[in-house]
Amino acid sequence: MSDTAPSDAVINAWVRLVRAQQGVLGAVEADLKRAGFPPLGWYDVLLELRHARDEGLRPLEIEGRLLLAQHNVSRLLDRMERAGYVERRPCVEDGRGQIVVATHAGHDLMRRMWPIYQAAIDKHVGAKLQSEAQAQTLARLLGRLIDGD
Amino acid sequence: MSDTAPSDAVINAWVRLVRAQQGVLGAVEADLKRAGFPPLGWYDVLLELRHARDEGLRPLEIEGRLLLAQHNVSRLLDRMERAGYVERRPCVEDGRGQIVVATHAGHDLMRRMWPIYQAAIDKHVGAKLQSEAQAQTLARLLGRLIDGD
DNA sequence: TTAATCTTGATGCAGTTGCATCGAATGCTA
DNA sequence: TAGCATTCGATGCAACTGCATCAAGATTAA
Repeated sequence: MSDTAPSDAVINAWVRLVRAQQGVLGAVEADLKRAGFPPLGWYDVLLELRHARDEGLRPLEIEGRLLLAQHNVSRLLDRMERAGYVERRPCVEDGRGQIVVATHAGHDLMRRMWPIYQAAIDKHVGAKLQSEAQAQTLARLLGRLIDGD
Repeated sequence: MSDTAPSDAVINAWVRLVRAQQGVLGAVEADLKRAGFPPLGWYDVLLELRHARDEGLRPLEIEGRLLLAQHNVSRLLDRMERAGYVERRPCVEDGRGQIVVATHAGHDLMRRMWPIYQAAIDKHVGAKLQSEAQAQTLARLLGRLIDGD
């Protein structure tokens, strides 16, 4: 909470962070859409659900892991359920809540998306870095920006 | 356009790029909103207009510099014009086009936003990096992701 | 137990974005 | 110069997001 003015390097990092993400994410999403797949957010949800295995996840947990607003999770699940990729089950421990699990079609979608997704990451991130070391350094520095607030 | 699978480091850089930007941008936007200011996009437009000085900019140029879709620029300018921050003038060289210039209120808004914006960048980016060198390295690596394709 | 409070998830409404299309003006080709 | 294709910016419509609010269930305290 300092009143310190950020240095030029910091401002530059900020500007490029926004631009780089905007460009790369846009390009990856475009590749997925071009291949006829739903947005990346759907993949993210399915991936979290796969990590949870059979137990499924509460919407609240999805919210926390993907940093989404509550009402957005609710509606994202609506769409995914309508498309047949997830299923909402009543939660026995908490009558207010529910358990979300991926359907077979959901797992299948994830499996079919991955090759395209993977290729897009390689094309729009991997190919633009010059070495493994650069990727590691970038990941490490970005990691510093993520936690703590 | 290789079929190479991205390395773990590349995938990690990708994931963190998305998360870091999401978190940092959200935090900066929240700081601005809390202070009663419009979204960052408005500042971006005004900043581009200031660089253009008196000549103003064509919507097409704004589109290119900010990587926005044409229809989004059109509507963003609608809102900013309605709020009195920009003005659209007919373009003498091209009857289809127009020239966008910032009004006095627009310049003033930018001036008033900068202290808050600056503090937010420092708080959410600068304070999380450990040195000037880290900021420079991060900016350089992010720069690699921006151009060329 | 009962009442007050908090948590979980859904929903109405307004604002914003994406997509397709349109009208107007320009530039190109003949 | 006439006709056709292209470019510039606007707009109708559907989808998505943010915000406020709500209902139902859980938790706490008297």
